[in-house]
Amino acid sequence: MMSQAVPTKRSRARLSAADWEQQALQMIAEQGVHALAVEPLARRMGITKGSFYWHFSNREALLDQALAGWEKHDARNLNTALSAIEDPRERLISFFRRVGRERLTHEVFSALCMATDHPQVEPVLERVANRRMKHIARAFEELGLPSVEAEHRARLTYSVYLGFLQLQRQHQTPSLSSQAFEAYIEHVISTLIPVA
Amino acid sequence: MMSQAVPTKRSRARLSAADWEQQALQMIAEQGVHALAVEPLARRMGITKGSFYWHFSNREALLDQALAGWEKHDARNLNTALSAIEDPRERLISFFRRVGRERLTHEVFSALCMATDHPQVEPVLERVANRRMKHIARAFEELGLPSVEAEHRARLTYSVYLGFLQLQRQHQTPSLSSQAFEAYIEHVISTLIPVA
DNA sequence: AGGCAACCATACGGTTGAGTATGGTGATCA
DNA sequence: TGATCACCATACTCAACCGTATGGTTGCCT
Repeated sequence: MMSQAVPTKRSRARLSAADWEQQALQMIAEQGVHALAVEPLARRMGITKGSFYWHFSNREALLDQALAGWEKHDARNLNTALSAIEDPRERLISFFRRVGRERLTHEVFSALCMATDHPQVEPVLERVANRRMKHIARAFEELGLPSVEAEHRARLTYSVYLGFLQLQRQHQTPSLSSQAFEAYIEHVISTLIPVA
Repeated sequence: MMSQAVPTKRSRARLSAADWEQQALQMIAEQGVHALAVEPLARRMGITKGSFYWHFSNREALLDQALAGWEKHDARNLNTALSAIEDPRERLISFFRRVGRERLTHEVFSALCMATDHPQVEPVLERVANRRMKHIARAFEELGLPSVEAEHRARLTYSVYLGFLQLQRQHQTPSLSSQAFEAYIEHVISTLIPVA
């Protein structure tokens, strides 16, 4: 299980657990959590499910690993990309503009939001939301808002983000990198971010 | 089909198409759109699916009727409850406070938001969102915002609402009618609604 | 060379739900 | 009274998917 063995000169492409995880995230991004089924996944990878059950004990274990991998990636993103920006105002602006880049990660998140009722998904979303809101709240504090206000504004800001994703799923958002999108973003920034 | 016949003195409680629709919405509210299956629904109503297929041609038809009924109810709500308030500021505030009342209708909407990928659900959500945002935009115009600004602010406001629902699904929102909730609502109002 | 472990296929059983076919039952009305 | 319509039950077929059992193949290691 979980073979980390480096393939030396394999003739046939054998799959590692990491490959399964990657494909699983791909399927989640494309068709949602409920579509992550063992047999379709195996078909997609060109093998049968007999092999799947060698790598994982069941579907639940696969989903757990995929979710854990995604969450780790997301947390790392938060601590590198965003903490790198020193100006809190720029940091918040970059938070909004990040929609669109990091496509796969983002699409996975959007898919997870549509599966909050799933017992394995819910705790992940909870942790992620708390991490993100904490970061946002800190930025608002650095901008001079008192602690309680900053927390409220962070929740509000994160809600805007979540709502934007929802509208995006409904194809009701101006296409990213269009002029209308830029105008909207400007409005959001000027409304939510206090001038220094 | 679609019998509207008034039961005169039936000994056995026979079901009308409206009953099916009501129970369907109940199931959607409780367990989501995907859980609206024919056999579980029939079990819930104490009969077998043999009867279901007398009232409806298939599952799709049931979902269509339930969605249409819900959408109609929602549109009526918008035109009565909200248009009744003349002060645009109070109208917007009431928009936020309405979360929590109209429980079933609200829970159905939340469930629908988790099924945007469904081809029958998506157009409904699109129409509902447009109707609502139009109302909100009008209120902002009445408050003095120029047309384009009002539309942006309406989109922003509706996003906040959608995001709030998402957080509610994740059990990450202070319980309605608590003190923390009131404080948050106050913050949202003072941030989004311009002072007259 | 032979043996073990990693990886994969085949085949099976069980569950859930969609949709169909067909027959049963009660109320109503000619 | 008996025919008929409205409503419901029984009993299937079909498909998708989960999970298990079991045996086959490949490659590395001694």
